[in-house]
Amino acid sequence: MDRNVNVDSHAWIDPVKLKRLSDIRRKELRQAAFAVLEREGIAGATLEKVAAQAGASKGIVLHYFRNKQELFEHAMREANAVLCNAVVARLRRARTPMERMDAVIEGNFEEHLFQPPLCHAWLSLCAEVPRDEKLARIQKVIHARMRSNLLSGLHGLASPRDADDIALGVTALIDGLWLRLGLQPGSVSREQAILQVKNYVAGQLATKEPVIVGA
Amino acid sequence: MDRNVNVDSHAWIDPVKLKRLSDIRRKELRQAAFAVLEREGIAGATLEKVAAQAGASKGIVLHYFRNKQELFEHAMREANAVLCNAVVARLRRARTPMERMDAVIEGNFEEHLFQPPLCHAWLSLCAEVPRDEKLARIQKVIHARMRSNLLSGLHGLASPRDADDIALGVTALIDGLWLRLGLQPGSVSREQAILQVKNYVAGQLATKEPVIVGA
DNA sequence: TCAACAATTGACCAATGGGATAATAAAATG
DNA sequence: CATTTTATTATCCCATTGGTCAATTGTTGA
Repeated sequence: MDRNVNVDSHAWIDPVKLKRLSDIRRKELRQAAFAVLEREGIAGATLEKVAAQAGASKGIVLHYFRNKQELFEHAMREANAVLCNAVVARLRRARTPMERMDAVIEGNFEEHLFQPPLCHAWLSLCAEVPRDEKLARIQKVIHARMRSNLLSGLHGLASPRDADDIALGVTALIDGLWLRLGLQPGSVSREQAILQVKNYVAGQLATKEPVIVGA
Repeated sequence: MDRNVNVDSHAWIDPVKLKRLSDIRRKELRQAAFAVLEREGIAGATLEKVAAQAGASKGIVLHYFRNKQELFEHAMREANAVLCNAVVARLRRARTPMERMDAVIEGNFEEHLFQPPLCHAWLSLCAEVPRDEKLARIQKVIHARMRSNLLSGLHGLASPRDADDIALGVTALIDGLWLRLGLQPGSVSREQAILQVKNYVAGQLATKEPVIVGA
């Protein structure tokens, strides 16, 4: 199934990451899958369209992925990785708890990511979560990481209990703003979205009982 | 197309609402459609399954609806109406601005509505919005009403500008919490959700500049 | 150069989907 | 009662889909 043979073959495109040709194709294909998802939604996403998008034949798609499900599961992983990297990159440059919060918030609304098409594809995948165990697991991981990122900042700003509440609120608010973007493109700008979440955090921190910072 | 003839025929089941037989069937069918959507998602929702769910033949479905699209558009309208009624009912009993806010909030998380299956169907429909002009319009109306309901309460509590911001935040937060329910059933309870939104409102009202009430 | 192997394609298949149609049953109407 | 509508079903059609398979074409490596 997985071609585990000659793991360390020739250094081709990216010697650092030791990509095998098969890995490259797989990446192309799941990106193509995602692109199709953006245009067609889950109902209209067919193997043939994915193949066309990747400039290949349908056969090749099933050569690299056991079946349609697996393909789109990988597509979701890919999309998540991108989103996640945006956050992590900013998180690395953050020094104070508040900066960590902002990193998460701003990372989630990065200019080139916070776009309707991406949101549409995302929505389609989310809609399948209840019927796809794997998708559910991926989704769970994503959420857990998001939460953990938030808590890393919040623990310096609020009591553990409050931090939990706020983290939930922030994730929900972010998701809701994305949804808004998907349902009515243009109804919410990146800046508006960021402001919304930041205001939320500010409001919560002001309301909840303050903690002895650095305790 | 629409049988506009004998609009006021015999009083059958619901004399008040003047339901014709065709209206009853149509309602049955769009409810069946919604039920299928809950189980199968948009990708798995077929006319045959809808027919089966309604205990009828596939033919009958296309007898009452021009095509699949139209059927699901009506399903969305139906679902929305239910949600909306929950809010409106509570709204009628609200007397103060704050009570109006709570009415909207609590109505959106009513016990028998805030359930994963309903959320799943909802998600599937939302995912199709970008590709279905009609769905988009319905969605727009829904959001507008929600907003208006919120503003009717908020205008007594904050400046118009702030009210707009808060209304956006509340809708996004509500949507986000629903999404959470759909993606991880059980991860957020009705009570938690309500508390989250109320806290948000409280935090915002405390933070933004207060207004001269009744001015 | 030749064998082994990976990549890639195209043809094929059975199943299913949406939708059209015609035939039939059931009412409603005058 | 006869006729005109409406309700409902069964059948057919054709395009599409996910998936399999055998055949072809490089590539690699000894």
